Amino acid sequence: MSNNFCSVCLLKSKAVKNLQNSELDLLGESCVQAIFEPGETIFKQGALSSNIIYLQTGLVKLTIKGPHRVQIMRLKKAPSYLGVPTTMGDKINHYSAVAVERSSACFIDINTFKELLKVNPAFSYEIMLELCRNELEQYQRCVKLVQNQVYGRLATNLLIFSEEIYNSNEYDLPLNRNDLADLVCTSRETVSRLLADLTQEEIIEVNGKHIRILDTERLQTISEKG
Amino acid sequence: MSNNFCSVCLLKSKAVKNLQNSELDLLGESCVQAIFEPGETIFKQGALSSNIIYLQTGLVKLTIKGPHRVQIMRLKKAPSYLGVPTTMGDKINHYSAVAVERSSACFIDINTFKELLKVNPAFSYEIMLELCRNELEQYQRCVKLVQNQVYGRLATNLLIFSEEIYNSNEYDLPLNRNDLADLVCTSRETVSRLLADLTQEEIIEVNGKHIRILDTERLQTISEKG
DNA sequence: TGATTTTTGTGATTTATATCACATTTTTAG
DNA sequence: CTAAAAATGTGATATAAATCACAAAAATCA
Repeated sequence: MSNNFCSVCLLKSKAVKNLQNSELDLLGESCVQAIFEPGETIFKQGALSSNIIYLQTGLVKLTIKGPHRVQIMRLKKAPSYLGVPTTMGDKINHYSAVAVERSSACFIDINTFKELLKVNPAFSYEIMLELCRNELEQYQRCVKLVQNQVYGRLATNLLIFSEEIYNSNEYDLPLNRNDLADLVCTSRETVSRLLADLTQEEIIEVNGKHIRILDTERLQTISEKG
Repeated sequence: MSNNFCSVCLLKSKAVKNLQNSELDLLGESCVQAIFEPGETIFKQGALSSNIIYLQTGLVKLTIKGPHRVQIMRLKKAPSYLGVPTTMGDKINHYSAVAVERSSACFIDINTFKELLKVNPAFSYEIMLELCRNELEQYQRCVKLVQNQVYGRLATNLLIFSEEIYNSNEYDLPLNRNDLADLVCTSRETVSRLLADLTQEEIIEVNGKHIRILDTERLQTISEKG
């Protein structure tokens, strides 16, 4: 499952597109690709990390153990880098990454990664931009989480699936009600009840894991107002 | 209030210590220093930003408008960079920075900053590390905010003042009860009540804005358990 | 110094949502 | 195909904390 051909990879990140051929060869030498099935852990909170992960395809959840329960901090869709803050920092994963859909990921040795940051400012700049985007998104997400009530948070996440992940107003949820509750930061029972409410209001249609959004506008209002 | 002498500045950031003399001169040319009194805004959410801010001394709050109220995302103590994610990204501030104590800040032109990132990998690396630290801290903060109840969150913040900001178990709060509520994400009334509770339990002593922590251990337990 | 504004404290009431308990449905495994 | 396990739905109850209302204290100002 090793892959020494980053130069011919069709799923290069925006950052990697800035690399020279010699740099791509360097990357290829210390880059291993792996496939993860839904539910499989890519890396685990508390474990040591010496790799940066480039998620080529798929969808993962980033989970973090809170004082009372596990929380899904966010979903990350490919293409994206995972574990940069951890691996550049104190090397101990501060959160876990678990595949939610079948995913393909490249493990890049941290020393190679650092070398590339050093020799190629354009590469480095792109990585930095991704970190910046993450920080701002995280602030937004946190404020909504704290200030909106559950109804609004659920609406927000249903919209994220529709607009950011599946680009369709109809999709199959890749999570069960328990995971959905962890994502929305509430209880499984409340998710059930509120999905029923949204159905009753004819804002969505639910059939097991299949969701169809009937009234995007009203869902957006709920998402914003709380 | 201009300052062209970054080379002789005694409050250089860890990142800036990596700069060569010529690079320091470049920095000095596009760097302006300013003093902010408590309550004064350093930059404002929604406004355009073309500067990176290096907080030399002082303490600021980063606030963000939520769907229902203003939230204090975090306090930032000098030395620290502010506005990197914003200014590197879409240029519109996603949050405001307001001085909480008398603060001194250097405004660095974004183009100069980018130039330095490009020519000096060690500088760039330090900035990247700060972004990484921010991201991890932010995850932690968010989880606690969502999962702990108010009592625990208040305890956490009282400990942050003691351990991270003032390095003393006795200090004057730089915020009024309203701001403290915004920081803890609750209402002013609840802050009052819970401070009274902590006093009654002889865990802290409160005298207006003056706080003395009597039982750090118990406060820590409350901070962790909820 | 006294008057006005701001900040803070505290009781009463309301409410969103967690928790508990159990029934029903769906999925998995033998 | 049947049995066991897991996931889901729904009612009843409990509770943390918001909100409202107002009094008291502190800070600011003229």
